[in-house]
Amino acid sequence: MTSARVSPRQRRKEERPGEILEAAFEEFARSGFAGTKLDDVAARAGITKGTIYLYFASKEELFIATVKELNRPIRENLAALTAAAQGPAMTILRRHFAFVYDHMVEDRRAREVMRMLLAEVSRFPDLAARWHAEVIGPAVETLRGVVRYGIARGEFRPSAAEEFPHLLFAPVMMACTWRLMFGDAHALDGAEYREAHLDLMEKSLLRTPDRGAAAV
Amino acid sequence: MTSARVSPRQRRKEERPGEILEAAFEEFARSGFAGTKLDDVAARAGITKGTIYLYFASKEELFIATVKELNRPIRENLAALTAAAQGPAMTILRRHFAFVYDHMVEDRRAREVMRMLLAEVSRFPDLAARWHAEVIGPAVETLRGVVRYGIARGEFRPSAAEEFPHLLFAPVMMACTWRLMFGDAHALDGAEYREAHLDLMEKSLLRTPDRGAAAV
Amino acid sequence: MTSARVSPRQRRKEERPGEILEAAFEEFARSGFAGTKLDDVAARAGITKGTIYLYFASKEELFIATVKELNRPIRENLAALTAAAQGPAMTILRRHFAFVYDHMVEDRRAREVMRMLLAEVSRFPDLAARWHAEVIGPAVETLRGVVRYGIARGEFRPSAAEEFPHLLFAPVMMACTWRLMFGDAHALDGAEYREAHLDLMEKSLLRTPDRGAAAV
Amino acid sequence: MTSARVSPRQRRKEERPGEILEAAFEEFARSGFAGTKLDDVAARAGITKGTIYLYFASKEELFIATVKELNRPIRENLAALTAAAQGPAMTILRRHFAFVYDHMVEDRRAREVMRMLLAEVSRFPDLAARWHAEVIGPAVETLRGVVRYGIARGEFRPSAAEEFPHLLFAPVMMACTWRLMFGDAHALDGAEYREAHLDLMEKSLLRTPDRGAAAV
DNA sequence: GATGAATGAGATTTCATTCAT
DNA sequence: AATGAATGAAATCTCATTCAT
Repeated sequence: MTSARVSPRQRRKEERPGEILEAAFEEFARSGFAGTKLDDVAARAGITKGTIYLYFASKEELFIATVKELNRPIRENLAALTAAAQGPAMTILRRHFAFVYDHMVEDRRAREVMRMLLAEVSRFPDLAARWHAEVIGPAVETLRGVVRYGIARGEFRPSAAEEFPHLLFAPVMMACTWRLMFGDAHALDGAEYREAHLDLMEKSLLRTPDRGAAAV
Repeated sequence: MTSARVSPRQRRKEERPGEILEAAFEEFARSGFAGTKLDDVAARAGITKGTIYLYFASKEELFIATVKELNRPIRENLAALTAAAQGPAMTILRRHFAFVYDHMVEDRRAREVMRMLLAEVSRFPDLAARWHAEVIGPAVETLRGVVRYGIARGEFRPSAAEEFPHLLFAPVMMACTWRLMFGDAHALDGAEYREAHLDLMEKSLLRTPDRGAAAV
Repeated sequence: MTSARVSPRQRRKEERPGEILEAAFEEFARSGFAGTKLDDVAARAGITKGTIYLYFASKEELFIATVKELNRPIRENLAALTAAAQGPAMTILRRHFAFVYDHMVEDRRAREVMRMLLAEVSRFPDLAARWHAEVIGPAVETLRGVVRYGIARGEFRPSAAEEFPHLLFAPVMMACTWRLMFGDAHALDGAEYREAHLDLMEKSLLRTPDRGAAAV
Repeated sequence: MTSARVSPRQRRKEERPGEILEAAFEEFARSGFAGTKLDDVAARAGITKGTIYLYFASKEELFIATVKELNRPIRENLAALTAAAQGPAMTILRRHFAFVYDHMVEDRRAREVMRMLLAEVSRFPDLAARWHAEVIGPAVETLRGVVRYGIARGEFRPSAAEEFPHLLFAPVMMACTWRLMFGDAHALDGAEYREAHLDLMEKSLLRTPDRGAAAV
C-alpha cells in the first residue's frame, strides 16, 4: 500500500520529461535539429504537441536537454575508467578499450550524440564545447595517464602517444563515424577490428615488442 | 579585348551553376539541409531566389548537386594517389599521408562534405553510398595495396593492417572530425600531429624498426 | 444556457469544415481552381490560411471536397424524384420539371457546380465522371422512365424522346448555362420560359394534342 | 518571282500572332486563364516566352485576343445563315440546324470558346457580353425570324417558340456542354440525336403534324 | 496537467513580366 | 524580331508556438 502512495498520474508526471527526451532523441538523431518536427516528437512520445511545452520552453531548449541527457550516461561511464592504475599498462589499455567500444561505439545513443553535435555545432556551439570538456577531454586525459604510466614503468617506450593519445583513440572514432555513415550493416567494429586495433597499438607502444623476452 | 567579347550576361549563364553551388555549399555546410534557406543561398550568390530554380529543380536537387560537386575534386585527387609503387613502402606511406592531410583534412570543403553526409545520411542515403563507393572505398584500397606491397618486399611484417587499412587512416578521420567539431582554432592536424601519426604507424608496421641495423 | 455549454471553440471544430467548404465554394465558383487563392478562402471563412490545412490536405483536396459537398444535396433532391409513377405522364413531367427548375436552375449552387466541372474537367476528370454517374445519369434515366410510362399508357406517341430524354431536359441546361454566362439579371428561367418549355414539350410528346377530340 | 518578294522572315512575322493565338487557344481551353502558363503557350508555338510580349501586352490581352479570334469564324458562319427565307419553314430549320451542328457543336473550337467564357466570365465579363451580342443574340434572332416566317405562312402554329427560340436551340447547347463535360467519346450529337431533335421540334411547331397532308 | 485547434511567420516554389543582348 | 536569363511578387504549404478549454 505504500507503493500506492504514488498515483499513476503522479508517476506519469515524473516520467514525462524522460519520455519526451527519449522521443526527441530519436527524431533529432534522424532528422537533425531543423528537420525535426515537434509533431513527430509528440507522436512518438504518445502525447500532443502542446504537452512538450509544459516541460521545455522551446525546440532549442528541448534539443539542448536531449544532448545533455545523452551525455550523462557517457560521462558516468567514463568516470568508471579513471580508477587507479596497477599491473601492465597494456592490460589496462585492453580493458579500457573493451569498455570504450562497448559504451561509445556499440551504444547507438553515444554514436548519435556525435552525429547531432557534428551537425549542429554551428547552431549550438556551447554543446560541442561542453562535450569536449566533459567527455572527450577527460577520455583523452585518462588515456594519456595510462600511456604515461606505461612509460614510467618501462613497459612503453617514450613516444608521441604521450602528447597525442588521440592517435590511440582514433580507431574508435573511425568505427563510430563509419557506423554513423554507412549503417549498422557495414559496421567496422567487430571483434576482429578491435583485435587488430589493439594489436597495432601494442606494436607501436611496447618498448621491445616480443623482443623483450628474446633479449633475456 | 577578347574577353570583353563575351558579354557579362552570357558569361553569367555559364558561371551561374558554379556560383550557386558555391553559395549552397557554404550554407548547407553551416546549417544543414533543413536549416538552410534558399533565400540565404541566393543572397550569398548575389542573385534572387527564382534564379536558383533555373538551374536546380528543387532544394533537394541542389543539395545533391552540391555534394557531388564537392566529391569531384576529392575523387580527382585520390586518383593521383594510385600511381605505381616503388621504393620503400614507408616512404610511399609518408607521401601518401602528406597528400591526404593536405587534401582531405586541411581542405575545408573536404571536411565539410563529411559533415553534410553524416548529418543528412538518413535523408539522402544514396549520397553516403556514393561517397563510400567513390571516395572512401578507393582510399582504403589504395592503402591496402601499399601495405601489401610493404609486406611483399619484407619491409612490413604481416599484420592486421592488411585486413583493416582503416586503422592506419583513422588518425586522419580523427583530425577531420576534430576540426569539424571544435573548430580550426583547436585543430589537431599540425605538423607534430602528423609526425606522431606517422611515427606510431611506422612502429606498428615495420618488421624490425631500425633495430635491424642496431643489432649488427 | 444549454447552448452555452458548448464552448465556441468546441463548436467551431465541428463546424469548421463546413465553413471552409462554404467559403471555398464561393471562391472556386468565382475564380476557378487555379485562380482561387487560399488566402481569400481563409479570409472569407474568417480563419487563417493554416487552419485550412488542418482539415484539407491540399488545395486540390479542398476543391474535390467542395464539389462533392455540392453534389450531395442535388443527389438527395434527385432521389426524391424517382417516386412511383401514377396518373397522366404529362402531369408527372410537369411536377418533375417544376422540381428540377427549382433545385437545379434556381439554386445557385447547383448551377455553379456545373461551371466548376466544365472549367476543371481536364484537371479533375474523375469529378465529371462522378457527376455523370450520380447526378446526370440518374436524372436522364428518371426522365426516360416517365416517357416510357407515358407511351405505355397510350398518352405519348412513340418518339425519339425515349432514346434521348436529354432533349426534354435540354431547356433546363440552356437556362442553367444562360444564367451562368449572362448573370441573374438576364435570366432565362422565369415562369414564362418554363411554361413555354412545357408547352412545346407537350406538343411534341402527346399522341394527338387536343386535336384527337376535334377530329371526331 | 513576285512571290519571292515576301521573304520567309517577313512571312513568319505576319504569321506569328496567329501561331501564338493558336497555341494560346489550346492551353487556355485546357487549363483556363489562371491555370495556363505562358511558358507552355510559347513551347507549343515553338517560340520563347519573351516573344509573346512582342505581340501581346499581357496574359490578359492574349486571352482576350484568343477569344475574339475564336469568335470571328463563328460570327462569319452565322452571317451565312441570315439569307432571305423562302420555301417551307421546316426545311429552312433543318438546313439551319444542320449548319449549326456542324459549325457550333462538331467544331471543337466553337465548343471550347463556350467553356472558356463560362469559366472566366467573372474575370472577363466583357467577353461574355460581346459573345452574347455577336454570336448568341444574332443566332437567337435568326431562329426567331424563321419561326415567325413559319407562323406567317401558316405552316407553324403560334407558340411560345416565337418568344423563346432558345428552346429550339437548347438541344444544341446540350450537345455542346455534354461533349465539353464528358469528352468526345461519349458525344451526344450523332446523326440519331440530331434527327431526334428535329423530329421533336417538328412535332412541337407544325400546325397539324403529318395530318395536314393526310387531310388532303 | 493535458489537449489540440488555431495561429502566423516563414519556407519552398511558381510564373508573369522585363530587358540586355 | 527574337531570345532567354533574371527578376520579384505572390502562391501554396509547413510548423513552432499559443491558448482556451
